Parts: sequence; C-alpha cells; structure tokens
Amino acid sequence: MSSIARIALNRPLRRLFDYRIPEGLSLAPGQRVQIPFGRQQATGLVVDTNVQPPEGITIKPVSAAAEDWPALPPETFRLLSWASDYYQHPLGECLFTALPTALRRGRPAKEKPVLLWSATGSPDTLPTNARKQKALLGWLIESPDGVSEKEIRRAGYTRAQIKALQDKQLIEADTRNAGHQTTSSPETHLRTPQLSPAQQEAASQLAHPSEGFGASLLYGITGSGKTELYLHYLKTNLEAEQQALVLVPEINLTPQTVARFRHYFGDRIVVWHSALNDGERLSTWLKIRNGEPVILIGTRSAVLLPFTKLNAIIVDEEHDSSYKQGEGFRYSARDMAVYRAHLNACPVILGSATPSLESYHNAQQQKYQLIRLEERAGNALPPTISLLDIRSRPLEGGMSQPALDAIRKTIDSGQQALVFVNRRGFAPIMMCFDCGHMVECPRCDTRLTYHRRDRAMRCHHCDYQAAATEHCPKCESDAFKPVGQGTERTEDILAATLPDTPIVRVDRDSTQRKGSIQKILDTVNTGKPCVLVGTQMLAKGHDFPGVTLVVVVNADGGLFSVDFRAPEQLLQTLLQVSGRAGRGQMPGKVMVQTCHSDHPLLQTLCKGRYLDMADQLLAERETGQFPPFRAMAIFRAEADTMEQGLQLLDSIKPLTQAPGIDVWGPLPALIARRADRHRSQLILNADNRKRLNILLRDICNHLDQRKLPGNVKWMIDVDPQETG
DNA sequence: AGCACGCCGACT
DNA sequence: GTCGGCGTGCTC
Repeated sequence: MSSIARIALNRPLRRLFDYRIPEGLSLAPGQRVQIPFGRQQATGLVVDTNVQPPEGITIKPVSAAAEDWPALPPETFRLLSWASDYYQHPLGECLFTALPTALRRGRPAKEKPVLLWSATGSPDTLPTNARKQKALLGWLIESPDGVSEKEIRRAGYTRAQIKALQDKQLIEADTRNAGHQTTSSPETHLRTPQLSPAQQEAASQLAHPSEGFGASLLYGITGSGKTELYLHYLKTNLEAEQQALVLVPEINLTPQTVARFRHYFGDRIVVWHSALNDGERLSTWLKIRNGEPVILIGTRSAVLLPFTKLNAIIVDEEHDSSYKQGEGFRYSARDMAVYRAHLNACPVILGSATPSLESYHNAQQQKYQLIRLEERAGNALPPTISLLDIRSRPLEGGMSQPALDAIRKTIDSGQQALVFVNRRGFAPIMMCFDCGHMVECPRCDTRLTYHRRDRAMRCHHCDYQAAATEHCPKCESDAFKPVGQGTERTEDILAATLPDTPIVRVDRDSTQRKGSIQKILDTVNTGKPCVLVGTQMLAKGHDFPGVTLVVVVNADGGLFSVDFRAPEQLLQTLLQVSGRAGRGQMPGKVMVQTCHSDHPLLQTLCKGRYLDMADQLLAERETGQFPPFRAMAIFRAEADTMEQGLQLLDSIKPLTQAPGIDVWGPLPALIARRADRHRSQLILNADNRKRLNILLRDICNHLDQRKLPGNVKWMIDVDPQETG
C-alpha cells in the first residue's frame, strides 16, 4: 500500500486534499508539490504524510515535488499551522502567504540569473545620430566584466537602446550568475554601541539567546535610546552564524533606521517591506531559507519568513496597530513573533514608549519580564504637557490664540514647532449653511473630505473623488463652507499668521511621491525655524531635534468613542507626538487643545507617566470585561443589502450561545456602507480563549456547509484591532 | 479561487 | 439556430 500525502492549496478552502505519493518520492510537511487539481495543474504544500486515505474517492498521484527540501522549514510550518487555527483562516492561504510570488505560482526556487551585457563590436558602424547607443557601447567597451541591465537603465539608457545594439550584434548578454554579493568582513563592524548607565542596567536584564524562550517588555520612554539597546543586544548576544528578526512598523523602516543598523552590522542587515519587488523578495526569502546569518529588519509579513537559525526577535513599537493585518489572514505580527520565539526557543523583546495594554497586562501577570528605561539619553528633559481648554475661545482655523502665540514665540527664538492635526485634507465636511446639506460619498456612509490644493472632494474610505464646487450642489447657495480642521487648513492659517516662516506639511498627500518625505525631513533637519503640520505620520519614528513645541489641535476625538481601544490609542498617539519635542538640550513643551480639560484621562496625561495611565485604562478594561481580560472575536458580514448580512449573523447567533461567552449584535458596522457594500458584525467576548477557538471552528464548519447567496461574504477577526 | 456546466436572452 | 450572460457546484 502506497502512502498518502495531505496537501493544502492556495485557495480560500477550509479543507485539504489527499494524493498518492508515487513510488520513490519522499515527502515531508512544508514541501512544495505539483498536483493535478480538477482539470488543472496546481502547486500545493504538503501538510501531512501517512494519513488514512478517504473512502469512496479516487485518489490522484502527486505529479512531482518542486524541490526535495521543505520550502517551509518545521518552525515556520508550525507557526503558520498554529496561526491558521488561532485566526480561523484557511490553512492553505496561511501557508502560501509565507511564500514569495514566484514560489506560489510553482516556479523554481532559484533567482533569475542576472544578465550582464558586454560589447562585441565597435561603435564605428553606428549611424552618427545614434548618440545614446554610441555612448552606451563606449561604456560597455570599457567594462569588460559586463554591466547588468539594471545598472544600464539606472544610468539613463532605455531598454530600446539595449535592444537596438543587440540586434546589430554589437553587444551580447552573458547569463553567468551574478552570484552572492560578498558580505563585508565582520572586522569592519567591530564597534559596539556605548550605553548610558541606565541603558546598561536595562541591557543586563535581557536574557541571552542560549537561555531559550523568554519575552521581555521593554518600556523605554521616547528618547531613552531603545534602538541602541537593540543594537547592543544583538551585537553582544548574537553568534556569527545566527539569524535575528527586527520587526518595525512600515512607517519606521526608513533609510536612516537601516543605516543605523548597517553601521554596526554592515551587509549582515537585510530589509523586508512592501516596496520590494518580486525579484528582491525571492532573493531575500532564499537567503533566509538558506540559513544565511542575516539580521532582518522588516515589517509585518517578515514574521512569516522561513528562518532556520533564528535566535533573537525584537518587535519595535510593539503597540503599533499596523502589526495587525486588517483583511484576509488577519494575523498580528507581534503576537506571532512571541509564538515564533517560543517555537524557536529564543528570546523576544517587545519595545515601546507606550506599550499595548495587552503586553503590559502580560508583564503584570509575569508572563513577560518588564524592563524599564525611564531616562532620556543625553540628559534631555522630558516634555511638559499642558491642556488648553478651548471651550469659550475664538478659534482661527482650529487654532486658539494662546497656541498661535506660543508658536510665534518658538519661531522667534529660533526654534521649530510641530502642529498635530488628526485629519488630512482641508476640511472633513463641506456644508451648506442655507439648506444644511453635507456632501456625502455616493458609495459609502461617509462625508467627503474637501482637498483644497487640488480642488477635489475625496472619500477617505474608498477611492471615490469628485471636483469641488463653489456652491451647494443641492440648493446652489453660496453659503457653502468647510467645517472642521484638516492639515491643509491648518497649514494655511499658519502661513497667514507667520508669513516669513516655512510651513511644512507632512501627511499622506504631501508625501505620496517617492523621496518627498526625505526632502521634507532634510528641510527640517537644517534646524532653521519652521512649523511642521501633519497627521499620525509625524508621531511615528522620525526625530526632529529642533522641535521644542508641539501643539495638538484637537484631542477630543478619542475621548468618547464607541471603540473600547480608543482611549488607549488616543494616549499613545498623544504621547508619541509629545515625544517629538525637546530631543536636544532644549526642554520640550506640549499644548493640547481640548474641550474637556477636566477629563480624567487628559488629567493623567499631563502627569506624563504612561504606565500610570495604562494602570488606569487596564482597570477600566477589567470593569468592562474587555480584552486583555477576555478574548474577543468578531464575525463580520458584507453584502449588497444590510438585511442580508444581518440575517446571516442572526442565523449563527444561536450557535454562539454558550456559558462564558457574551454576544453583542448583530449590528451594522460604524461605517455601515463602504464601497457600496453593507457591513455588519457580531461580537463575541469570551472568558476562555480555548473555548472561543473551538466555538469559532464549529461555526466555520457550519457556515462552510451552508450555501449562501453569492454576494454575501463573511469573515472572522480574532483579537480585532477595530470594533467599529 | 478557478473552472466547467447549465439554462435563458439578442444576435448573424 | 448559437453566442454569451453569470448562478451553482466541485476540486482528493
């Protein structure tokens, strides 16, 4: 009797398929295979071997193994299998997200050989007007080792010019493999970061990789030098042949961050982020899979890479919500990093100035070791935070007079100021003061944001946009005015108030073009007086040593939100943005404009100790029986009508009735209609994670067997980041 | 997800 | 008469 392999496919199916393993072929979990599937050929991943074949079905044989080693090594395979079960997402899709595109499509696990062009003829035969071709040929004649197409194109030549020379048989391509770039010798990177006494104290508490699994929560206030600590840790603890993973939020993976790591580790540093193309991804993926001793700095999906010698994991800004994938396979890279460390029996360091309540709770429960770093490097003083009640103050474009005065004073004394606005565009609402009409998105239940720079009305929840109008589109009245604050409007007010001062706007619109953020940062880093105006983007990552004043235009959005995470997120944002102030020798000042200066949350904010606020927020979470005290999952439905989605969720509600599980809903989502899809949700809140997991699995099985109208989609979100 | 099968409307 | 619309069902 021949053996059977259970195989997962890259399809949204919650089931696996069994195949006969042909004589002479040996397969192991994680291995890539070619299989006949229906009447097509597909690429699959072996999940199990030696399983009992199903009855009454003719089993087809595996066509071939793509390679004789598992594309997903054991720990990576186990990590993804665990995640598939934990997040209740189809195993095949989970496993395949860990493969680069080429391997997903069944192509060989080999890098495309680099074509090197070299000259075979002389430029004499070229017509005189072919100047570019002549120049290129001249260059290639001087480069006997050949030049790659990438380099040629970077030098300003086009593919057509290469083709023209090739057709005339004046150049030829050599398919010789460029091979691995030689890594610079470790001798050139012997230096180790110098640590302050406070940093040394923190460093001494971190466990060595040889001690096996252990999670540490590094609470380090902004400016305390967490990155030096990471660098020092890796430098002194990671052996030459070992791999390490450093997770960072997308927005923090800047050339500066990478340069800082390269300074100590040279070419041992490799990066992984969304801007890489398929070829670069494959190349890095293979490096990791081959066990090359790299330190990988990467965003969310880097936690899925096939490390084989992983000995340390660092999650920087562990509270950052971008670690949670918001669609499809909705995993949390931070949580998977902790489980991965457990599987690899290595340490994981979670670092933040504003730890998530989840991680802080784990530290209090002694699951994580709490390490504090509460001293700013270089004796910089922490910023002072003050509230500015704007209830009865006249505002100019959202800015109160005291705030404008403070900004002017800062500029006059040769320093820089930062103004934080939580919305891009000019104004979030355009409203008619005659008929009361507000311009809405035709496809979503949202209002359109007015973008004055390009005279457009845009929806921030779908890709809809329309030309802005002078008059009310409904009643033609010219009492048609912007309501509320956006970054563009604040920029205008500041430009009018401070005509001789550069105003620099930083938001998604102003940084869209590649390299534009760098240009902006270069301007600011000259240290000349200027005002930075921007959104969340400003709160994350970048250092502005010249900034001594931070103004928060409006802090009230998160105070009374329906989302239980809103207060935590508000505090984190306010503290992160506050942390931008006063990095140099100048003490920083933060002014928070609010209509609720007596709100306890804002009161505690002024005292500035994040962990005190975290204690307060955790107490509220416990009273409300929210995570991390209970386990939460959301069933989301999406359909052409609200009725269909609610009906589906209503029909599964009886299945959720179990002891220890609270069920809320079904209810329309906060934005009930998005891109013409009606969204609803059923929230499950359980006192026991295991029981919740089993319940979710049962409901999935039930739903898989049911036939639903084609337009109705459902999905599960475990540990949701947003409950709206 | 693909892909085929299938059963109704407007075309050469 | 058939070309093609997308509803349903299946893939070891």
